[in-house]
Amino acid sequence: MTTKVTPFEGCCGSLAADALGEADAVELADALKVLADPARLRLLSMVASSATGEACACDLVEPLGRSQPTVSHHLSILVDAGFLSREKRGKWAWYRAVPERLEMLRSALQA
Amino acid sequence: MTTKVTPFEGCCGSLAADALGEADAVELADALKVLADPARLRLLSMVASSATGEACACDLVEPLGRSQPTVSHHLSILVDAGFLSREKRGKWAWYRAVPERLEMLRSALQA
DNA sequence: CCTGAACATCGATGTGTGTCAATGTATTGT
DNA sequence: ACAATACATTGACACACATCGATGTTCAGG
Repeated sequence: MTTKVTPFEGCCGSLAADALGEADAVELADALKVLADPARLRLLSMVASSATGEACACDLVEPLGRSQPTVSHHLSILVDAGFLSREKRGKWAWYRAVPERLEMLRSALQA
Repeated sequence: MTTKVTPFEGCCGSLAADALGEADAVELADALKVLADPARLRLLSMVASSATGEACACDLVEPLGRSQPTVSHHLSILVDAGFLSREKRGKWAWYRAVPERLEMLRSALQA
């Protein structure tokens, strides 16, 4: 039985509680790497701050100021990391934020 | 040499409140990049979890499993970004965590 | 002084990644 | 069927960065 839920402990001061092992550190670092990019931060922010709770990729390209392939690339990374969910409707791709994922990260950064 | 310390708004849901501008996104991303590395996460964790609240660099090299120059390099990055403070005592360098800095980051990641 | 220790800096290197143009794929409309 | 749109994938490239060995710098002891 592989416990595939909860990538890292979802509760209580991980950083200062005990010294992180290399494996846990790599895991946390990988999650942080996903957000450590201006384009992805803005995309996540745009989706999360949208009034309807979702956003179409077609409405994200121009305000981000980057090419369509680049936007698609970053959105895929955010989806793969669990920060966004994607739903294909017709020829459009709609994205929603996954707040629990962000909360997981925040709790892992607790001092 | 070009490393600049970064103050961003210390309060209230930045990510979902409004769409991040490019400048704010770069600033936040730069802070996240500092933590998005296993070696730096472990160093910060070791210092933060130390019983005395501080740690000597000489005690961090071996448990991290990386060379002395590499450890020194990462510690400098953490200090420059404000996550650690350094105090030179004799020939030793002592590091303390700066919890407020981590809290700033966590609040910026609020959904 | 001189030596050894602790730490920082330098130079080099391999790897990772953000970006775009070009192309591919799926879906809608005529 | 054909054309156009929305999005994903590929290939290529420039740049950033984590790492180490070698070297420089500062400090304590003898």
